[in-house]
Amino acid sequence: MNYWLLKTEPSDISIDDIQSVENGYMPWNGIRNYQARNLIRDQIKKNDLLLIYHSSCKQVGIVGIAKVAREAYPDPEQFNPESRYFDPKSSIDNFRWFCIDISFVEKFENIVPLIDIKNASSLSEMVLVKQGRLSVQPVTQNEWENICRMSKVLK
DNA sequence: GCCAACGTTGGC
DNA sequence: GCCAACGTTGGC
Repeated sequence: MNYWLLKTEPSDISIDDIQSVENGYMPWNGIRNYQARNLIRDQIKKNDLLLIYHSSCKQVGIVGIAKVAREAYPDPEQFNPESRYFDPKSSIDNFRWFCIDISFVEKFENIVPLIDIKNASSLSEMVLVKQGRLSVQPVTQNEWENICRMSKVLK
């Protein structure tokens, strides 16, 4: 089993939205970056664990855990002209983009702020720190354990 | 295939 | 709102 990090803008989808979704899973679509696409298509497997990261908001950082409920399948939004994720260059028999389904696992009692991650020497190799703009990223087991530990430190 | 122009992400 | 970093587009 592997670990990953997913970025989301909480004004769009937050950890609370993931927690309260009705049928127990939600599609994670709108990934429109080839590096991220290749990860979800080729490497992300059912039951892999996901750190959920809130970006572009007041408190940026890691807020909880989700898991993969369904492996990569064609993102239906790319075919929908009404969608913000519509891709006019995609057709049913020649498409580009994939999505996965995720389900809620846990909301951290304390957010793990980006600044703390940047300041933690054990996390200096995290993709989150080294490469700014990637919405789906691999996380090592060691990084995973450190993040989970940091989430339990009382503020 | 190069690369300039442009667009997007995302922290601050 | 600024701007650095990076991805994409398109002319040549």
